[in-house]
Amino acid sequence: MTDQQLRLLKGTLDVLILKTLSWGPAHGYAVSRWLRECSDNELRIEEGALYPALRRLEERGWIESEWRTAESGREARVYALTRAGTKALLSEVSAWRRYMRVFTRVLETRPGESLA
Amino acid sequence: MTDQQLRLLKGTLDVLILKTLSWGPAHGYAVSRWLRECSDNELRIEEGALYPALRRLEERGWIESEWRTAESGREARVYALTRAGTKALLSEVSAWRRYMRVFTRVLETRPGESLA
DNA sequence: GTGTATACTATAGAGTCTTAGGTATCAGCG
DNA sequence: CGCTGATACCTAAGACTCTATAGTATACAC
Repeated sequence: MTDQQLRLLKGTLDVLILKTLSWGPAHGYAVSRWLRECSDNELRIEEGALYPALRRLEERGWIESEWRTAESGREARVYALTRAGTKALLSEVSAWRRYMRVFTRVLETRPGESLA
Repeated sequence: MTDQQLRLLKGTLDVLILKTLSWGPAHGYAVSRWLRECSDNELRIEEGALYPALRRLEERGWIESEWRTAESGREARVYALTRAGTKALLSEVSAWRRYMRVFTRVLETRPGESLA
């Protein structure tokens, strides 16, 4: 019941989507739902952020989409990672780790360790 | 010689500044320099981001400023953390840790662990 | 047939960054 | 003395990504 939801940190959504799609093709709504579940309800992906992000990633050639009709008869645009997207995911993840490392270092540095 | 500089992640600058000022009062330029050094040259704080951020933090009452003349004769606006700022720093840092934890969890989850 | 979940689209607005310009002081150097 | 580089600050345009909100439409349960 952790319903205190985190705001998305600007710029992080793209990697999260790529990561989700690395499990296999999915449509937008499913990506959003998976991210919410995977984060224990802490991350809420607004649709106004999700769909533009998907289009953005497609423009970059990292994902590609196709309209499909589910067995239920519903239509949905299914996204899949491209080869370029797979590569991008790897480098994005490592960039994130690097940023978090630097960020954490600054937050943990004690005075005198580096300050003049 | 790690000159590959990281872009600032939008929203992270405020905490970084608060943290820097928790070592004691400093002027803007010094804050920027300290962050660069503390991050081993990986973080470059653009002035166009720095000064607006300082004003923003002051408007929120987290820091306060005063014009001072250094022994060199140069003038500089020196910023100091307020009591509210000290509290804000603590809660911001823990919010960041929380975000990083969630973010990392998503990036490390393997398929089947949570996906339907 | 009403509501809930699914599935996508679009727009207005806010907030934070990058880029790029500007001012001014001070120290060192030729 | 003028030049350069480091210090110190300010501002504006523009891009980008998010939130908030509203609208469309189908499927299914009650």
